[in-house]
Amino acid sequence: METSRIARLLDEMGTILEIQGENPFRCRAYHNAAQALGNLPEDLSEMIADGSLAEVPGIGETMHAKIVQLATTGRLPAYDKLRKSVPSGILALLRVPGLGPKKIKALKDSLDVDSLADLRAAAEAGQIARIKGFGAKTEANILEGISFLEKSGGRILQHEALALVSPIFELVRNHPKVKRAEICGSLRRRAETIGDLDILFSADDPAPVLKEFVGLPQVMKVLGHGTTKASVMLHSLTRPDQLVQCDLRGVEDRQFPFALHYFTGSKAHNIAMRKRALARGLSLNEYALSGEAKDVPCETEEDLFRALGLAYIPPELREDAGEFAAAEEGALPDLIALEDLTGTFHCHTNWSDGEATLEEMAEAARSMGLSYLGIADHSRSLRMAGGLTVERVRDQWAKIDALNEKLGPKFRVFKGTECDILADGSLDFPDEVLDGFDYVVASVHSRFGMPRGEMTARIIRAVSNPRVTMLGHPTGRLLLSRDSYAVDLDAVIAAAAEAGTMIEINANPHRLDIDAAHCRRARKAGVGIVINPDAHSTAGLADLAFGVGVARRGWLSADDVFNAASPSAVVKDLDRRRKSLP
DNA sequence: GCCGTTTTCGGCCCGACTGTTTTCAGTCG
Repeated sequence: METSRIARLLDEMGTILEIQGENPFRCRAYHNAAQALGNLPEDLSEMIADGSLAEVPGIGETMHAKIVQLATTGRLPAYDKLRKSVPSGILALLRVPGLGPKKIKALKDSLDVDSLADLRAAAEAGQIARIKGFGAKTEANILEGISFLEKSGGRILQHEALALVSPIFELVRNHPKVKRAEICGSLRRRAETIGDLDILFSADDPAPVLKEFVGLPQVMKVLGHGTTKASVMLHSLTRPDQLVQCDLRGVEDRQFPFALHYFTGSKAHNIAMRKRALARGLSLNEYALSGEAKDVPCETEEDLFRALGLAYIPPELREDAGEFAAAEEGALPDLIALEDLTGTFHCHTNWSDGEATLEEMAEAARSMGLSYLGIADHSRSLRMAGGLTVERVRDQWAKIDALNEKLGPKFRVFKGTECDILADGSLDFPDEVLDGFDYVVASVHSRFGMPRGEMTARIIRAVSNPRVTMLGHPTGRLLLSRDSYAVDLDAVIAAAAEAGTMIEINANPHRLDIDAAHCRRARKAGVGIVINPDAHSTAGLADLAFGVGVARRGWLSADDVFNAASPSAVVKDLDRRRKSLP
């Protein structure tokens, strides 16, 4: 059994034990072991073979035995027994915001609630408010939480979609009969969340490729299987109760550009394209651009756009949100690419809640070809995340100075902080401490429930503070799991423009905050954008790619992004900001 | 269940916030 699946299984065991009221530390041991498996330095089977798995922190004797058993036999009786001990619908209840293991246990014990449907019925009947420890407010929150789940239901995040589709895509692309292949759909457009997975390929005879596809081990269910298309369900990698649809379509190679465009979408963009073709006496479908007499030949998508009088429209812009007018006038932006980034900011280390050392983070950034890295561990109020005291901040500065000395002139580590924005909009460090940083990310981590007016005033006060370089994850949302806090983001953007404070695109695939639409607005308002990974490990730096996706969907070119400027320009700008402080 | 050792037990990240209570449990990060 593959490592990620073992990790998921152990995690699930921990969760079930929580619901059963087990010793919380025993539950955590399962979650920790799952986490440890997700961050193994080497291949699991190798680590089992050479005994190094037993040395991994968080994996003791018992976990080691369970992991080995799962890895070698694919089964674990203890898991099967646990799984049988709770109704299958009960794990889904954990996704309701505000419901944890204890409340779920109480609901199960007193009302026999073991599914979302039961929960809703009980809440609507007013039964929940009568349980000891619950009340009217909790009942209302549960109903609200369920409706949020339904909005976000069935979709998955980009990184998970990629993890699911990539191995399948590689198999298809490298298949000897396949000529061209591409991932299509919302993933190609780099949408925030992904509904299903689409792979397109061309071949003289698609049937054998489709046959192999439906026989893949990760396929849980075959929905349909014909000669040009097959649909299957795959297990989500993170939610055992969720299935993800994956479609594979095969066309003849001459049809490929049309099919590629068609299956990439969006729907609104496709409708506009077809209208455009009709206006030119042509007709467009997924197989061809046809005239009355004959088809218009196209080798690539570029040809297709050209045939309709358009510059090539990158997939990220295909939303029928102004891209046609711009493509017609040759006014499409030269979109930023990952390679344009010269460095990045807002990265955590093991000084607060990150996993890697300062040096490991710097080394990882350097090996990605970046020229600088901004450290930003948490500030003192965020004790739960290991927020740094003033004393530790000064210690870290000394370590960063020494590290810069060691790394030499070609790479620079910036001293920064992810400084909490306190409830009144003031910052979590006094000015004399803030003055010692090269830059300051200001973020909200508390009092999410504030009324919109207060929250907006709070954040505006922070972005208007001359010591704040950039605003971190401006809305606090977690995709598919937590809504943004109530805030007037346009007012914040206006205030940031006024103060010359930058706004971050938080590239963590759970956040993507700010979103593409506000990116466009921020750019229009003249606000500098900075793409930050909010990395808590060296691997987290790779999330920058998702941030670039947001920037591209937000019509940004390299010129609009602070950390796509030359390293010397970045240093100069940070110096200028510090020297102009009152 | 893990881990370190004051070496086979006893602590395990921990404080703010919310909604429920009337002093605190549960959730979140």
